Amino acid sequence: MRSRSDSLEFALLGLLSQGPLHGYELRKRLMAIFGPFRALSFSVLYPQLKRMVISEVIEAKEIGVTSRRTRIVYTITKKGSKRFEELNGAVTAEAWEDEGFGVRFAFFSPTTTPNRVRILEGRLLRLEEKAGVLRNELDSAPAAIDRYLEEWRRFSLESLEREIAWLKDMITTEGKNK
Amino acid sequence: MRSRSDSLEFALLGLLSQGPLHGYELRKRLMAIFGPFRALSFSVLYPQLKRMVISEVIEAKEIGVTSRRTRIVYTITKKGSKRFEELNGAVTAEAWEDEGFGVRFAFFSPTTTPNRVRILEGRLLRLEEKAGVLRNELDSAPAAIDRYLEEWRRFSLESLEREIAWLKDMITTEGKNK
DNA sequence: CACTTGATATATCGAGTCGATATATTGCTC
DNA sequence: GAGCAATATATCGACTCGATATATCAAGTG
Repeated sequence: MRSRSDSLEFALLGLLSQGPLHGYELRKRLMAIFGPFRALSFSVLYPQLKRMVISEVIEAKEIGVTSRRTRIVYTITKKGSKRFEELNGAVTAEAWEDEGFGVRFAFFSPTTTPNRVRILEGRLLRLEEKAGVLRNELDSAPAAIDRYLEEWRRFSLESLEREIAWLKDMITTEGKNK
Repeated sequence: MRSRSDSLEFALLGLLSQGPLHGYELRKRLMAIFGPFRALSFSVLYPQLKRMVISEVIEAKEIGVTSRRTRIVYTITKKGSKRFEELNGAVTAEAWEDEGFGVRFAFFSPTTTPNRVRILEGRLLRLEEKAGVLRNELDSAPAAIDRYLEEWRRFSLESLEREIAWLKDMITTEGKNK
């Protein structure tokens, strides 16, 4: 469950499904997807691409564009397309944890309504679990806890509840589209 | 700027300021502070304690409680207390990034109003920066962007704006306490 | 035109992190 | 008295992070 590297693989397969790209360009697009919430350095990207070449989900081809630094262009293989389909279908924890969810959301369009709903419901459950823990802590430790920490928890719980409400909305909307 | 290990060191110094504790107990208390938003494994905690023993901010003493597995009890040193004061005073990025902020908040009581305000304002600026990036992306990429990704960004921006409002409230409250 | 700055492009290093697992003791329950 | 959860410290391998190295090209500046 290396959730971070799993969600990166998912995003890379998703991008390469639309056509071959080289590392630097992949990074630009990934950072556009991640937004200001997640960094992506080359020391994470390049080893990941190497791993994916080894597991044969992508292929690397060095291209010497005239009078330009050599590029290594990556192409998705048949095995890779199958893997992407698999990941879309068999939804695991990676898809609803903080790191993976944003990425999954970015590739919601190419998948199906049942898959979208499965992911949304997975996250919903996960967040309700977290909210439960917070509610428990707020209820059971009345005076023992620090005033500021309590305030932070109250705010965190409220944030969770807002995301939960938003997820429920999204699920309802998906239901209508079916 | 190893923000993760920095915030862990801060929390450990904060806990040990209140009295000596052993590793397992430190972990329990840290997990109570972190809540459901951050995990803490022993493979992170024990090496961190070792590093802190080497830098002489804490001292380790093995205690053989009768008929109990050996415990290693950690005590804060003078150098450690000084370091904790220093960290409280000289507020750096670590204090307002996602990982550090919750921890700082948990140790708001032992510090001063000016320090609290400095941290709150640091986070405020950081979040406004993130919100700016999101607003930019939402404004400048109207049709090019995926519908779902856009929805996710809209929700993220709204969440940021709510935390910004909450921070402003907290700063105002601190101002009144002065 | 030489000069700097910034974007393009790939790559690696060392320190730190993560999840899993090892090992051993104690207390509780059945 | 066997099984199981909690207590307690520790390490492994794979992965992540921030910094840095190296090199090319375009655009602007004096």
